[in-house]
Amino acid sequence: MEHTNLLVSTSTDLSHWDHHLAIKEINEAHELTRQLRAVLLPSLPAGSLAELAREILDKIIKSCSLAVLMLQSGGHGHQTSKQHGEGERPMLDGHVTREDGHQWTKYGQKRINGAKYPRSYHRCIYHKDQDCPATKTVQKVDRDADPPEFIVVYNMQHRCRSSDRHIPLVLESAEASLVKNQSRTDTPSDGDPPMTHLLLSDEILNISLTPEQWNLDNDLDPVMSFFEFADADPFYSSVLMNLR
DNA sequence: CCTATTTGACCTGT
DNA sequence: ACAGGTCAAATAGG
Repeated sequence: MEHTNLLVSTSTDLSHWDHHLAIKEINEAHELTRQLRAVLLPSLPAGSLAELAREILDKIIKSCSLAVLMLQSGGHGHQTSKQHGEGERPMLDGHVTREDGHQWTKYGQKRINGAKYPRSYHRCIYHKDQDCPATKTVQKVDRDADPPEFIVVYNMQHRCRSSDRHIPLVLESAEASLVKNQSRTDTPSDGDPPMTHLLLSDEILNISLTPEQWNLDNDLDPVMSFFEFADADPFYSSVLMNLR
């Protein structure tokens, strides 16, 4: 899967509000393109025309995806590596950790025992506002893969209503390797819904949600959608089965 | 200023 | 005592 080198122009100087609007608009374009793709392709007779249409539509969708990534990188991207060696370096220039449809703020970072790279702790930006308990940790995997791989652990379900949440916009089909995948459900504590731990790489999260697989009618959290899709998919469901 | 990140200190469970 | 998760003061950057 490509890792994009993003050149973010700081001269455009969009305000926060502009970012939100722009992202919304692009997501709208993405969604419409996706719908067009779903309507158009089956109605075309198989052949080079259908192939061409598919290519063009996929390119449009991919451009939307990149544009959103760029906007988001430009929006909060300013990480310089300090001491402490190789931290994750999520934003500008180089490797970009993929978006998962939510906005997070980082509140900590820890060096983990045997691990080469630190683990960073993030919570939903609506933690205060809507006291949304969702949390995730991100950790680069030890063995350096070329497109670097991260393990993302999602800890609590979102309870927030984020208006401009966007679904992951990744189109590439699934050659990327499964790093590690694990899930379990905890018994609920003090009235919270059962808590789901999902351990998967960013790569997998995105792959699981290709437009074809995304169910238009569900407005579930992307992570939950992953489960829906995974349950129906022979490969992923067998992986999940072993872990349940 | 304001907001987000960094980073050592602090907390908690094993 | 230790590992790992969180807090919060200092810092960075717009």
